Amino acid sequence: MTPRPYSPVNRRRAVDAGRDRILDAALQLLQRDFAAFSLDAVARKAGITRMTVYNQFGSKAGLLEELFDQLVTRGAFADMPAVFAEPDPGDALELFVEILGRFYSENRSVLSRMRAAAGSDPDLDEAMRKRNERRRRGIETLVQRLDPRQRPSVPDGELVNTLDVLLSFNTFDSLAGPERTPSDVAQLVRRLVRGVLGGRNPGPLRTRPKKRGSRRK
Amino acid sequence: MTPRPYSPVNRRRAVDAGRDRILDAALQLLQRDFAAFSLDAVARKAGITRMTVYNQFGSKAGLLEELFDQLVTRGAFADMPAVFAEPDPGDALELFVEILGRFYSENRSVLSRMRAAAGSDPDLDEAMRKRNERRRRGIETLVQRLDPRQRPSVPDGELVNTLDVLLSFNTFDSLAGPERTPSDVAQLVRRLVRGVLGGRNPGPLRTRPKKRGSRRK
DNA sequence: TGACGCATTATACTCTATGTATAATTACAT
DNA sequence: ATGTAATTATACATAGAGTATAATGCGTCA
Repeated sequence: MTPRPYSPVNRRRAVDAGRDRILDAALQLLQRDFAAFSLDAVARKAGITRMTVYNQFGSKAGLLEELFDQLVTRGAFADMPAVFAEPDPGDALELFVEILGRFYSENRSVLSRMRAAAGSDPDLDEAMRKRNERRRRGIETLVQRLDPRQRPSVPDGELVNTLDVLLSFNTFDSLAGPERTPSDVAQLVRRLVRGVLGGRNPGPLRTRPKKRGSRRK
Repeated sequence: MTPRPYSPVNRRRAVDAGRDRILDAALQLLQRDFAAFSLDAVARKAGITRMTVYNQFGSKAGLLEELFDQLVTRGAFADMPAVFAEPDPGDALELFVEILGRFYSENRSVLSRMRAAAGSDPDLDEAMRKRNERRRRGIETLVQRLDPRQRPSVPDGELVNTLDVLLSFNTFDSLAGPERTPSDVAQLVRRLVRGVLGGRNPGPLRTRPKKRGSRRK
């Protein structure tokens, strides 16, 4: 009945190493060719059995979730604290854009594959949604710090939504291309953000507003 | 050797009716519950055999492609000619946003499902990409019509890319929500577009630019 | 009417993939 | 040596896409 003491430290270590090898295998497969990505392929690449993957991660969605979290805890996101330490909200936003841009371009292929996988897996979809919430909350915080008198004439909620779209992986992914480097994209997005923040009810789209008469064609 | 003449008009009619019933069934399944969407389910709902679906559409991707095309030829896109007939390029863009917004919200659930399906189907992915190209070309045309002196200080290529992102289904889908009607979203996107077009190198993001000295922190 | 063209059906496969179940094995801990 | 827990081997179940083939049904045309 009373279980005897058992603290398998080395054991844990070995198991964790195994987890990492699985995550690495998954990462590589997602980077190289998405088509070849399956739990079976991951297991083979990691040199273990498919059953072990289920043991450790429960499901495909579980594996991808943990992989995402691992990507976040390393790399570009390391600089995130600086964003919220930055006293000027404008600068903070600039930095935020920059960090997100770096994160997106560092992990572009993987994120692209994950988005795809989430499309046909409700669990994973929900998980990714939750993680996007974090970004949104970050934006909310930054927006609230903006000087009220300088805020554009949109309700805060809509402002947050708009910024959230502009700072999404989708936007970066669409804007990035062969001849547009990650920093180019970040610059472009910064310009968009400025347009949203600075543009207080810009006029209508008519490009030649006051040329009298002469409705051509 | 010489095939004898054969013009099965009534036959064609019956077959086409069958195709429409399949497309309808697919549409309804995609609208109601995506999880239940499979060629088997479509066939059952249409009252025919799965083999017939393959006969008519070749594959799942083929079915979805034709479904998309059918959505485009009806509904909101009917007003598209007016966009390019509109002499003022600014007004044309406004109208373009409006029509796209209507199309996206009319078919939101279906488009969302299709995007998901395209994620795990390279064929469909390519097909959707091709169809997005059309929108892009439309934007290109409209941008070229803009008065050069009024164009923002960005190269045309980047301007087109940016607009393309803003007018994508993704943007609308992200911005739409429970308390934001389609026309609200269209308005929001129009504002974004204005920001891009009108905003000629807006200043940096700092919100309190000239408060002398006092670089806090 | 009878033969032909062609779409549909019924049936039976093949593949790939996720996920579950279970007993045996292995590695570590005490 | 014995308990603990992860891993493995193996077998199934389920689901979906796609292919193959023979039979059937239905317009079409001579």
